[in-house]
Amino acid sequence: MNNHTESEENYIKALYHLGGEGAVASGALANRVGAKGPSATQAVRRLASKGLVEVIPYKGVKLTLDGLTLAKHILRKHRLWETFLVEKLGFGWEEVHPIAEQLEHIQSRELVEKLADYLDSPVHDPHGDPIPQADGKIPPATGKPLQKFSQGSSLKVVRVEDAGTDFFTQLDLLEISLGKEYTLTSVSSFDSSIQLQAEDGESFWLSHSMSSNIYAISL
Amino acid sequence: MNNHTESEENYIKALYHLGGEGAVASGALANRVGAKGPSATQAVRRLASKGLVEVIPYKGVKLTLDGLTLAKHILRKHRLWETFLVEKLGFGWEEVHPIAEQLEHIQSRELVEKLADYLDSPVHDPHGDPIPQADGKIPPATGKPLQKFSQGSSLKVVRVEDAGTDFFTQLDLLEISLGKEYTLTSVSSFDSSIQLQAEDGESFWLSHSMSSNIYAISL
DNA sequence: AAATAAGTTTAGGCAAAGCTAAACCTTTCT
DNA sequence: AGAAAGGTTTAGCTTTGCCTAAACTTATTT
Ligand SMILES: [Mn+2]
Ligand SMILES: [Mn+2]
Ligand SMILES: [Mn+2]
Ligand SMILES: [Mn+2]
Repeated sequence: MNNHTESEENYIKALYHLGGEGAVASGALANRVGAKGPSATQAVRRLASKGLVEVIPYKGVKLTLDGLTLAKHILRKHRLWETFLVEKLGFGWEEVHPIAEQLEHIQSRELVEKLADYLDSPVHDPHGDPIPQADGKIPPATGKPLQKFSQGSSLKVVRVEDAGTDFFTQLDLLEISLGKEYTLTSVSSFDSSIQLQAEDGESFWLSHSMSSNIYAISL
Repeated sequence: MNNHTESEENYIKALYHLGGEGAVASGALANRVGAKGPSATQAVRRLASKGLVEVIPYKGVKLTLDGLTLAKHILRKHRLWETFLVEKLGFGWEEVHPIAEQLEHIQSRELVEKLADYLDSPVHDPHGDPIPQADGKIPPATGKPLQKFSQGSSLKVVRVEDAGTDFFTQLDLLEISLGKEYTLTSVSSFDSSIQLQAEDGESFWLSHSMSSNIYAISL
C-alpha cells in the first residue's frame, strides 16, 4: 500500500491537481506530467493495478480513495517543505517550487510530522496555498482575485497563483507580499487594470494579468 | 557532467566508502549497494561512460577525479542533512541515517549551501564524522578507538561508528554521547572489555564490541 | 604444471518508464 | 447517415537497473 516511485507519485499529484476527485482525460494528464499520451496510458495502468486509480478506457481516469489520500499527503509534504525553505533557509518564494518538487518524494512519516512541528504546524505555504493536515483535511483556500473587489475597498493579500518566475519577480519589484494591505483606489474600464494604494500612501497600477493571480480578503 | 540518477550516486558513494581513491572489486561494490555481481558490473560500465570511474576488467574499479568530487559532494549532503535532522528536528542519532540516505540525492547547490549556513557550517555530523566542505576539503577524522587508550587516561568521546540500531540503543542506555568525558579506570586482560568512569563518579564496563566503535581524544 | 576454487563477466530475462507510428473510438460537422 | 477530426490506446522499441545461470579469468593448491 505504501512504497511508490517518484513517477507514480507525480502522476497521482497531477491527477489531483487536474481533477480533484473527478475524472481526468489521459491527454491532459500526460501534458501535466510532461510526457506523451501513451506513457500516461501505461502509467495509469500501473496505478490501477495498485488500486490508486480507476480507469474507464477512452473516458477518463479518477483517483480512488487511496489515491486521493496519497495525493493529499504528497501535497502536504510539498507545501511544508516550501514553507521550510522560505521561513528557515531564507529562499525567495519564487525559488522553492522546483526544490519542493524533489523533497515531496522523501518517505518518512516521522520526518513529515517533525517538520510540521518545527514549523509550528503551518496552515498555509509561502504562496498562501492551504497545507493539507495530517488527518487529510484541507483548510479552505482563502481570498478572491483582486478584480473581484470594488473601488474603495480595503484588502489584504493572502495568496498568489504560481504563475512563473517572472510573475514573482514582478511581485517583488512592486514589494507585494502576503499579509500586505491596500486600498483599491481605481479600476480601469479600458483594460481592467487596477490601482492599489499601500498603507504608506504610495499607489501603483497593476495589469489584469498581474491582478488576476493575486488573491485577497477584504478588511 | 551533472545530472545523475539515484542509483548512480549510490554506486559512487559506495566506491568512495570502500576504496577512497583506490580500486574496489566489483563483488565488494555489489555487496555494499545491496545488489548482485552482474548488476554492479553493468552499473560500473554506465559510470565509466560518464567519466566517473575507470575500470580494469577482472581487476577493479576506481573513481576518477570527477567521481571523487561527486562522492564527496554527496557525502557532504548526507552529513549536513543528518545534522539538520538531529539538531533542528530533534531526531535521535540512530534514526537519521536512512532518511539522509534519501535526502542526499536532492539536487540543488543553493539548498546545500543555505542548509550549511543555517546549521552554522558544521564540521562534524551527529556521529562525529567529518563533513566534506564546499571546496571539497575534508576535516580530519578525529579520535581513536577506546582500546587504544591506556588505563588512567582521561578522554572525550568525539565519534562513533555507525554499527547499527542496537549499538546506538546501547549507547543511549549507557548515556554515552558526543562530547562526554570519562576516565579509563580499568582494562580486562581476559576479554579486552574496559571500564569507564564518568564525571559524576559513576563507572561501568564496556564490551570490546562496544568500545571498538567508540572514538575519543585524550584530554 | 594441472586442477580446483573464487570471483568476474557474459548471456538472456524482466519491470518501470519513456518514445513514435499506427490503429482505434468518439464526437462533431456536413 | 457518413466522413473528417481529435483524442486514446495498441504495437513495437529504447534505456536503466536489477536478476539468475553459464562462461570465463585469476589465484591458490597440490
Ligand atoms: Mn509549489
Ligand atoms: Mn515531483
Ligand atoms: Mn549516515
Ligand atoms: Mn542513497
